[in-house]
Amino acid sequence: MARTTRTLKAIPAAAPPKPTPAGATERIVEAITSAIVERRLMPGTKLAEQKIADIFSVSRTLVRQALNQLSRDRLVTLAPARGAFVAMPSVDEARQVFEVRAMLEAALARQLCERITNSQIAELRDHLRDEAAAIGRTDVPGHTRLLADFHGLLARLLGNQVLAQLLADLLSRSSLIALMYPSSHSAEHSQQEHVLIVDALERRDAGAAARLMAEHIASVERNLRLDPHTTDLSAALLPAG
Amino acid sequence: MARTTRTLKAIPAAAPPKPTPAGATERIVEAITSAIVERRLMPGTKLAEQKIADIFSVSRTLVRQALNQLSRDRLVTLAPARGAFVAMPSVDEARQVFEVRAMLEAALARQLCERITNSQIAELRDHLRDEAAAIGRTDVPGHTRLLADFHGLLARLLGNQVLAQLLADLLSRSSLIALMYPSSHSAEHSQQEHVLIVDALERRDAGAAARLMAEHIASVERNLRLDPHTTDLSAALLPAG
DNA sequence: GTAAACAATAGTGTATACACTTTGGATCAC
DNA sequence: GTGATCCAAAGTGTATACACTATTGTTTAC
Repeated sequence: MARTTRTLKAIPAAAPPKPTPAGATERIVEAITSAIVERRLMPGTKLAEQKIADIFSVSRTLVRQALNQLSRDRLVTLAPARGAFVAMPSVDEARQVFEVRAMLEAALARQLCERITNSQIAELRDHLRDEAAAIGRTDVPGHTRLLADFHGLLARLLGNQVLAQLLADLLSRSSLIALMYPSSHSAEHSQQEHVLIVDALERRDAGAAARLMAEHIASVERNLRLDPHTTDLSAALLPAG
Repeated sequence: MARTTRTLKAIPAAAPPKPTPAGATERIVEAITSAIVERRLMPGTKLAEQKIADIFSVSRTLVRQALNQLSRDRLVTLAPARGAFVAMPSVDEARQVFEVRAMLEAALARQLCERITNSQIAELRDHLRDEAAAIGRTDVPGHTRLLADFHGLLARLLGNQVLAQLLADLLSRSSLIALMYPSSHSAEHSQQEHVLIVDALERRDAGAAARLMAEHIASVERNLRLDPHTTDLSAALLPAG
């Protein structure tokens, strides 16, 4: 009986447990992502395929794959027939990313209250300690990374990989946004809000945890300078009009 | 002064306003997505690159791009050196997708109460009418699509494209899940729940809208047969153990 | 001297070629 | 007859080649 072609062999449910010896494409994605998040590549920078290919000693084929992935993460924008550029998120996009984060993470905090274990709370306390330490020694790239990772850690603690992956994407986009629109939000302030959130989680106070999280994210957004970066050259070069 | 290469020319903020005359790659992505959602391709089906390339009269290059995009949407899984297959979401993944949807869409319903206009409510009423009509004439593919599109419509009404895009991905994954784990949830029941949600939105009752949405999604998930599809052959062939 | 048209260069978009891995079957040993 | 080994076919992974588009610098007309 003729049937549709199907496999009987087991199909790997997810990516194999490879820590980092990943394929060449992933290595390039990682490198560019890190470079963007760590401010070594500024928004608007052109990412020429051949140059990147030379750097990694691979062909343009793999570079194109990497750039395609990055464009789906919205870290680079592809301009047809013109090339790839480090993305320049608009003010609207920035607001929308933070709005979604507020929704998602408030719900995350609420859910977490019902499931979190004491050892997970200890894990969070450890993280808070690391944050404070990095801030204390004025390690700027370090504390920036740790403050963002706090949110990723919360997502992982819920045990929902789909959520964790989704939020990870939003966090890297947030990093790019923070890079374009400098923040007046002090690291100390953010860190203290993190402490308050963990306190609420420890009390299993779902309402407070959700509210504090929403306020924290709104606070981060409020402190972004969301105005420059006009795409209109004449407006930029003739400020007085 | 030597500086990093940057472009001064305006970079398109988003994709140009091309309705559907899109590139060949997007056409392939669309075709495969539709085929999966419309049950013309069953989970586990092998997607051989050359065969697809022949069908669309393009080279494997474009097919690979399309398959890579689809794998990021989790609609296909890539097995290294073995090829691409229509994804078979696990029970865990299914639960996680619905959990995220419940979080995100409950928050969406709550937010929507504060911003929705009367003309948008009319738009929703029109959609509900279409749903009821499709169910009335037992148009199964039609009402399946419309019931899913209700959720996408809500996201678009909020005016947050980031959220809309995110939710669109979750919705196509949900379609694939519903395809693997047959539902005992009647279309009429779902449609009535949609009506209740719109009623709450019209009353601007944020609490009720959020609660009804969360219950609706939980109800859809509860009615999925989330147990078969064991990857363990011996367990499958020797049910009594 | 200014501005438009043109040409050369650089870079992207797609196809094709080739190496290597996987897979199913046939052969051979026992 | 059963098992393992080897071989061939198919298919994926990467690199390279070529066509075409965009951009920049130059030339030419006025």
